[in-house]
Amino acid sequence: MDWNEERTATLRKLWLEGLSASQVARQLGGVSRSAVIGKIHRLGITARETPIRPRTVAVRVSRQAPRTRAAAPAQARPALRPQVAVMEDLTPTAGILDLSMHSCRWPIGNPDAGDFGFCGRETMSKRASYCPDHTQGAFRRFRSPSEIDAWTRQSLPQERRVL
DNA sequence: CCCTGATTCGC
DNA sequence: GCGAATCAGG
Repeated sequence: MDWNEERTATLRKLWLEGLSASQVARQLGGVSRSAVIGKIHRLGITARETPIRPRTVAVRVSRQAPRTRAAAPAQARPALRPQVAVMEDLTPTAGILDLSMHSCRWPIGNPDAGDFGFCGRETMSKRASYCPDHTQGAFRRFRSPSEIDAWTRQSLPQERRVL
């Protein structure tokens, strides 16, 4: 796989649109995330107008004395949020009648709130239940709702994010 | 463990 | 120029 003009243009476009290096690599196919990062550096387009998140500057701060913290009352356990609430931060693109044989069936929204639907994006194969992004989360073990929340917010391309 | 971009360096 | 390996983070 070489960086011909077409692939380079696609890379430039997707990267400047704000997709992450791994998302660009998946989109292009045949290249790794490292290859994409290497290329964007050589092209000198490393900075984007709409970064996924603000530049974080790595500042090594010497370790301070460990914070001592009074033990929290054992009873103060926050209730876990139900998963339907956790997944509300994306807009569904498909209702149940819109689903085709290769639509992502990842549920989005809350049935009781009337905004329930499905991701609806293309699956890779006809029989797959989810699009590539949601496949990653569907078969992963999550330890807590906040983990699902974090994954939901960062795993999908920016333009579909509502928050 | 999932992920992010940055850097290095043998090819 | 290329990108795997590594680093340094979230």
